[in-house]
Amino acid sequence: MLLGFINPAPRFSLITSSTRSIKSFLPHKLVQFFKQCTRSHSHHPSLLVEEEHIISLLHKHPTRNRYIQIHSQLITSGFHRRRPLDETQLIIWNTLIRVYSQAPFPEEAINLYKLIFHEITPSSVSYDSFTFSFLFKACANVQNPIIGSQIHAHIVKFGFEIHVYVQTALVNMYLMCECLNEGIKVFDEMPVRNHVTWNVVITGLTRMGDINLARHIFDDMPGKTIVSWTGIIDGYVRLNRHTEALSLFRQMTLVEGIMPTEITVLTFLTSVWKTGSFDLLQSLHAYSVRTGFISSDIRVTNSFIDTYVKCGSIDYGFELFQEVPRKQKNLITWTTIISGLAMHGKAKEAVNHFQEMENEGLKPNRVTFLSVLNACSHGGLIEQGREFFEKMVNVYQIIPDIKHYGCMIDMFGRVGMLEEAEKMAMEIPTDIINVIIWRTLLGACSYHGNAEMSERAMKKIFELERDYSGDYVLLSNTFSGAGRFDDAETIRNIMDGRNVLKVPGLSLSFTN
DNA sequence: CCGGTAAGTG
Repeated sequence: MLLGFINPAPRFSLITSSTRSIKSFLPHKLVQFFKQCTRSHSHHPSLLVEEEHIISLLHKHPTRNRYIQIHSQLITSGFHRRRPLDETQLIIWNTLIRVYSQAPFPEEAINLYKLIFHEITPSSVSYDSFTFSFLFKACANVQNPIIGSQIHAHIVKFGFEIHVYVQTALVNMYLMCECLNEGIKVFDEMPVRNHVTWNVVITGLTRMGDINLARHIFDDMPGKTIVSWTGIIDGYVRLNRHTEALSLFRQMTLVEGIMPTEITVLTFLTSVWKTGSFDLLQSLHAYSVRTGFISSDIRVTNSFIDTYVKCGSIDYGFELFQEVPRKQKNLITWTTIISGLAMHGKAKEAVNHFQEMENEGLKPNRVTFLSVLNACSHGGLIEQGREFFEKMVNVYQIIPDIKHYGCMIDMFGRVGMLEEAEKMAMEIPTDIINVIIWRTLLGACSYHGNAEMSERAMKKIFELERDYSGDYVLLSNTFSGAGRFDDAETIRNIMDGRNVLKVPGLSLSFTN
């Protein structure tokens, strides 16, 4: 049976049960349409006009709620039972399927497909290539290749298997569901391909980490587009193969004369900073100003600010930050600069920018708080750090995660406020506590020579992770530093007894 | 009056 294992119950009863309140949201003309629709059981000429109106509404009001409202009205008015389907109705259903196929509930598209189409015999007007393209998108988004392969069977049955758009969507679906063999098989057997088909394969393979096959197909591809180049460059970036990403980028721009888009820039900036290519950063920046990427896409601007900071130039980053008009700065813009200032030791300025951001009416989230707490920690701004932490919890009702705690403990620990640090560590819920916390405290104890607390921290570390050798060494050193050579000796013996290898160069700093 | 592809901005 067709899609038999999908929950067969129409899921819209919840929505239609509050039909009255939904109606009040609907545009006047749409309400009119539904009145006519429910009154007439036959096809009234004016209905067609109104159906076209629905289509225009589907375009004008692209919010998800709007679609759900329209959907529930269609169901309550019996629209889905009208047979045979004509082209206008099909467009309406396809539009709904397209909208549902995107996040956050793509399975709704499949439910709708089942509800509307499953009783229709192939001889009547029913599906078209659009329907199946959207459905494959939905399967890709729910990561369900089982349903996908069932619908694959449907396109064979209903004669869409050699439609380029449908097949491309099918290949994409298989690759996005990590069904490599199925995806490649369909691709190999396609009688007609276009550039999108190739791009789907290249990006699908890079997403799966198969850069060699992706590169092979990329090299074979006729008429590479910017999407192809971006896809393959992204593949290398994901695998941290930045030199190769750089060389492909150069080849693309210098040899092929293909210019990057916003997406290429966003992807590629990672490689720019990992390779420290400051010249390239500056020319990309100039290019992005010239093309308008910087002024039109805040994500690009944010990424440039961040890249400048990570390449060591807080000055350029800050300059760019200031060039962004107030109204365009979003939470990430602010978080980026706060974190950048913190990284460059400008704690006071980071704190000031946090406050400025609040004055702008933006609501900080956990990342913003982490950045500002980090600034306080590095800058020794204990009281402000404490205030921020409390504000986060009490005013913004953000539950601290392990990184926030770690930051606070680091902050207290650095200046020798070990009791405060330990107290905070003890308050961390057991389900999120990790060994890094106690190591941070242990590092602080070691630095400030508190042997008793070291013991307690060690005990916690023993509980959480018995074989981490660095802790033994630190504890041993701490005991030695405190004159407790016997204890230090004991620790060394424990280490020997456990065959613990001392791994040099492990940082105790808070990184994760 | 509907289609298929690229994304680490903190």
